[in-house]
Amino acid sequence: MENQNISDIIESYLKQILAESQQVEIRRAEIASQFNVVPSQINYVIKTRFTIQDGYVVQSKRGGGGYIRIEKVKLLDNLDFIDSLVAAVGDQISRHDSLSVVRSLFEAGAINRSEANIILAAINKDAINTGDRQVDEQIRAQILISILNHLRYES
Amino acid sequence: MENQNISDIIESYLKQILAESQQVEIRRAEIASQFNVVPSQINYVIKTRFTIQDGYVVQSKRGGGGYIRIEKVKLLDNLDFIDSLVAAVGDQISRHDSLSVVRSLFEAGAINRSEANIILAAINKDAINTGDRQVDEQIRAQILISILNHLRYES
DNA sequence: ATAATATTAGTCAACATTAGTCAAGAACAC
DNA sequence: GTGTTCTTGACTAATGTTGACTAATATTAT
Repeated sequence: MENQNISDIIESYLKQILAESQQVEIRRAEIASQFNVVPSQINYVIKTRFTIQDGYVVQSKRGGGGYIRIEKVKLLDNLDFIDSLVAAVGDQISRHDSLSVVRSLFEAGAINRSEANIILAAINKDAINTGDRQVDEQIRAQILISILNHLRYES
Repeated sequence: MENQNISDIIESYLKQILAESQQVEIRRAEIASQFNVVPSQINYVIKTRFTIQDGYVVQSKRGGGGYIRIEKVKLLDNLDFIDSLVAAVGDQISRHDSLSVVRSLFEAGAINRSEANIILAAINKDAINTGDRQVDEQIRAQILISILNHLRYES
């Protein structure tokens, strides 16, 4: 309690609002000024304390009228399962192995058949083909992880 | 909630009319004056928020009695709907424009909400981020086209 | 008819206003 | 001392706003 750094204090401030509201929308510069820190510190706080694993989804817009919006989402009860698939995907994944991941999701009931087919269309050879096999495997991994993270919560 | 920019406000105004009417016809200078902006801002709003990917067709006429007419088009009436989206995607596509494509698919009934969200997860910034923007836009285009082709034969 | 003028909308580039990234250094925990 | 976390700011990117200039069309004068 005593030795809270400024990031912790900003985190508490935002979570206090989120305790009463489903979401909070801020202007980055305004909050930074309010707590007397540089604007990019707000990004740091969000990146380290409002992740999808914590149950938050963050959206933002630049330019005039820009904002950062943090939304509290309802996490599903398949988190351990998703974690294990994220670990299995890793930094890169072959096409063959990625099929297993999609099949696991389908068999677990996390996605239905047509959702599975869309994911397969997104990661097949037509979709990802840079000419460098390793790059392709990295991109495929990132896409799968992004989708897996999406499947963590109710939307 | 708080600080909407004027472009968003003008967009809302026009879409409110379009919610009750198939089309809206305006005089550029009149709307600009009504919202206290320069006339060219109306062009900006239309160019960024009423594209064909969004499901709108815009016609205009200059000179005396000139107008800008925005018409909401029913995409499903067009049998070449998927073809037109494939053409709109092209060799590369920005994240912003790709959102419009997915929204069009949803509004046309080609995909449901959870399918749309999966596609968005597959093409967002976390998923596709090689460090080279042009490469990212090319990959995003290939993924979208792969999905569009899948949807073509699915339905 | 034709030319001149008036009345609209379109384009484009400069500038303004936001947020994001990244890497260096400081502070902290062990 | 070493490794992690926090803090900072320079640089980048996305989006919005403005106005000078251009283009198209209609109206009026000859």
